[in-house]
Amino acid sequence: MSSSETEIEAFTPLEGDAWGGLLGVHGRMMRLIERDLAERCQISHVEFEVLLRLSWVEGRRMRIQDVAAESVLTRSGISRVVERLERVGLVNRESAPEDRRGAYAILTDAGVSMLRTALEGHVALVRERFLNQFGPDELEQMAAWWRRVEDTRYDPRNHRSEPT
Amino acid sequence: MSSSETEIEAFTPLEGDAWGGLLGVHGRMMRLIERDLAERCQISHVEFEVLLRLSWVEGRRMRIQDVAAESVLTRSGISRVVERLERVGLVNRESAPEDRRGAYAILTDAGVSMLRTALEGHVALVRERFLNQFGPDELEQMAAWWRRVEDTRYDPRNHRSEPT
DNA sequence: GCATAATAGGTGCGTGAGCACTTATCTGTC
DNA sequence: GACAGATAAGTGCTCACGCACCTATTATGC
Repeated sequence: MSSSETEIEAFTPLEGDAWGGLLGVHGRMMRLIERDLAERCQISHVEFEVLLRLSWVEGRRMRIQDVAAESVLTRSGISRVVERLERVGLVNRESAPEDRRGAYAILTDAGVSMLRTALEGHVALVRERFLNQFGPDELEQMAAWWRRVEDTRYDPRNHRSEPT
Repeated sequence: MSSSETEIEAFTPLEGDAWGGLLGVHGRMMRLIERDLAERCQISHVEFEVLLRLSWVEGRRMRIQDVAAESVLTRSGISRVVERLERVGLVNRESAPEDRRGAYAILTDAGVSMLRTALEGHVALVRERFLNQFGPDELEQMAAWWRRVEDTRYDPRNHRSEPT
């Protein structure tokens, strides 16, 4: 019997269901969302997210770096996303007067109305396939869990040394 | 005041925290995981996942289409992933005798040992940054939630028609 | 004030993945 | 048994994105 028959260390079944389940749900939801946004609005999820974040802030304008910091993409990626959005007229770029290295991405009126259309179906989709499966107390519980994970920055004390 | 100043429909704060939190946690975890696997094993997360799934089944072999069905990638994508894994000797491809259109991806011994190395650090990472934030009962609760979402296939009854 | 370092944004290149299509094979109908 | 249609895998093309690097500007040390 070759060494390849040896058991491989892995997650416990419980861990696998919790972690693997998150990966699975995220993957399926993203497929649905990407397809929906592409069909209805010809935009990708990251593009949608940039529009959304711009809509949240005063003046509907953000420094490129701030957009990148809040996004899953790198600055390079965001630079191209903003370029694509500018090309179809959903955002404008404007050089920052207080720091001439920088630039703002600014949501246009066309961007706002596109975002409104996108959000309508998007919110319905996410509710139907995800949020509506949970009650308000469960959603609160879930949000609290994510905050707990988010607050976990690297801490050596989380490393348990092998007992001697 | 232009129409762009109108309020935009969106998730409730509670929904935003639950859904946005999931996206955020997934994004941060994936960044950590991709970096870790790339540094320690020079493989991507999807490659790792294919190796892992192969290790779970009898004979450590799967039809390409079955790998694709369980993965987040399309058949086309999986075809290339298997090709890359074959090129570095972690899997073999073998034509299926019972259906000569098909092919098996088979985990090699080198693949098993690579997977063992990859898993060691990977499990530690996911535990430290995610799983360890939850107790066993909480993990069970989370797994049940994912099952609930998974069981939700498209059902017209979930569509609430606008009240007239 | 000037030289050096740091930073914001953008770009060339390489890679990974989806879509549409091709090829080989299997299945079903007559 | 032959032929139409379905299916498994793979491929050409295109595009999105990260990395490393570039340029312009700002901050810092002396």
